[in-house]
Amino acid sequence: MCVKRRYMIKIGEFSKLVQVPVATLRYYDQVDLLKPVNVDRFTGYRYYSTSQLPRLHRILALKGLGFSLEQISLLLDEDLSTEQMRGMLRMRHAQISQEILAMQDQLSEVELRIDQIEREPQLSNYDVLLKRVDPLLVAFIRAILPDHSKSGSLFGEVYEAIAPYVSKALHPNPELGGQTLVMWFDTEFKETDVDGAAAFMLRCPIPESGRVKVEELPAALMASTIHHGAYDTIGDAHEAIVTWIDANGYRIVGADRELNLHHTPPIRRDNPNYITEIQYPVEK
Amino acid sequence: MCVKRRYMIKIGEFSKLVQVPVATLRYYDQVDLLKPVNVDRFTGYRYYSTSQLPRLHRILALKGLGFSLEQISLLLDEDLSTEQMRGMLRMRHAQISQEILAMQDQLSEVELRIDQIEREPQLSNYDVLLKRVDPLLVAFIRAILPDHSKSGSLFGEVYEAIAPYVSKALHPNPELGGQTLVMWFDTEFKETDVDGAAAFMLRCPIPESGRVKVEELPAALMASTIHHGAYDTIGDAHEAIVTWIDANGYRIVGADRELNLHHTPPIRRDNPNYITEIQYPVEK
DNA sequence: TCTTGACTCTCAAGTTACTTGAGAGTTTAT
DNA sequence: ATAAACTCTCAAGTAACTTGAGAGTCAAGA
Repeated sequence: MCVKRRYMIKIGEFSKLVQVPVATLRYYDQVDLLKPVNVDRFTGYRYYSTSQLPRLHRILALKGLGFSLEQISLLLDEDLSTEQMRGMLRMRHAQISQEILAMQDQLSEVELRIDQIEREPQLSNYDVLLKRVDPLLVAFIRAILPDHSKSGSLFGEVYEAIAPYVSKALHPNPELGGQTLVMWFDTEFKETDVDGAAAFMLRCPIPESGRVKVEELPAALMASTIHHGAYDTIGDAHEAIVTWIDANGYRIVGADRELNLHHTPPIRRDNPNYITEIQYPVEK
Repeated sequence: MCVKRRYMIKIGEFSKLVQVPVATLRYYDQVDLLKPVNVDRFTGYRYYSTSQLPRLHRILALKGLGFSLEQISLLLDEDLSTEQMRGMLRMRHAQISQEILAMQDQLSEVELRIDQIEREPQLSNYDVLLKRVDPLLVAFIRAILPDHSKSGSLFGEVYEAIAPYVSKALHPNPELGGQTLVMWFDTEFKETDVDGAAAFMLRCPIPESGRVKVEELPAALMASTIHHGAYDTIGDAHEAIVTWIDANGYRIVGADRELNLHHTPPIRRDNPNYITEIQYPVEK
């Protein structure tokens, strides 16, 4: 039994040989990725052989390509066809390409933020992010308004139309100001005669009546930001989000929305603690 | 107590509002990243408010830039200066750039492997990888040899010179063939009159004698591969490693080494189970 | 008032590829 | 014989969640 040992490599020496930490070799043993050729039955000492070097080298190479240990186990133990190997490599290739693109997007977002800070240290208080929003059933009136601040005047009329269905169809917030939003349809910026709509979110369909229409807004990818402040400063938020959309290579593909988020306790639109979420539907 | 509740948002609704899973919100609570404004003392129910949306939005935005939750905690709670914020962003910028470069390297390695498979489905049996090797003390003879296969003839002479110090200076492997290597100094490929050296690794310095020199080879970055087979086919391994070095944008910056790895039991160089590690010092 | 279904709570464990540490046993050199 | 160096087996920690079990809570309809 001792004769055999002389030719075996103990874990420490093997570790130096391959520049892999001892603990890692033990871990590879544990997960059956690389078992020592021999384990002393009494002391538990692991003994390796040079004949295991090609396998370990392959493990390290595949790890360098970014495969997980589980994938590597498959690649080594199933001893698969050239076809399958190529398949794995192609998958990995696609995956890495994806990740690089994601990283590059992230990089340009970071650059945008740095630019913003350098240019105007104060102003950049808006965090824009992408989100996927669910379809949304709404009752609304669309009209040409003298200017943006007048959207509130439509809500009364919409509310009258849905009043009979409030308990069924409206979200269960007792206060007005809970589940309303405004939409703007103009594709370019206008100060006057703006094309907008005031809407209530619904939980189930109700009949239309007069100017009040009912529609399901489809799911969409939205660039979104939160405006915290009185409504008359909301232009800043729009500016920030449009800048972001532009700088990140997206384009606007529909009407934007202003969601009046409900409050605790309910407050009016000109309160400096008013909170609005602004969403622009976008595509790359 | 009930009055207050009416205006609060339960976790499920908040989750829908911001498109973040409930479990994640609970996790953010746990790690003090975003605590609900109110927790029912008796039921433990979490209640959120719209006033927390700006903070959560900022969290998600910073996460999108790749910051860790710990960093985000700092960024939000320390409410740091513009200067510090810029510093963080610059760091992150550098980090992402690094990662992109690493990914691109990985990508070209994967591409190299795919190419190899497409061109010659059989041959690509060598896994090349980079490793940093430690400084190495050796006793060696350097000479012009008629061809590569004659390097073995020098070992006898080296061994004679170090024989008196075997027990102190040599690694404790009783067999020859344990700790020897060959180096090749020619910078271009030659068939005949090759400039090579045969070396023994030492654990401590010994005096030089005659043609036998003693030197410490410095630490270096090596492209390395394992050759498993008789010595006369070692050319394949050299070819594979040189191709790899070329394809990955490195260049060779010194003499390459062939390490004769010790065997269990000891075998001769023409045995098909002979194992050799080949190393080329490289730089980008 | 009761029931039912949807919602919420608190643990605990699993994920990846290791790393670190404690406490105990083994080998090797002097 | 002894001390230094080496090895062993657990167990726990890492990041940012996700999943599941088992139990309690809430809101709406009968």
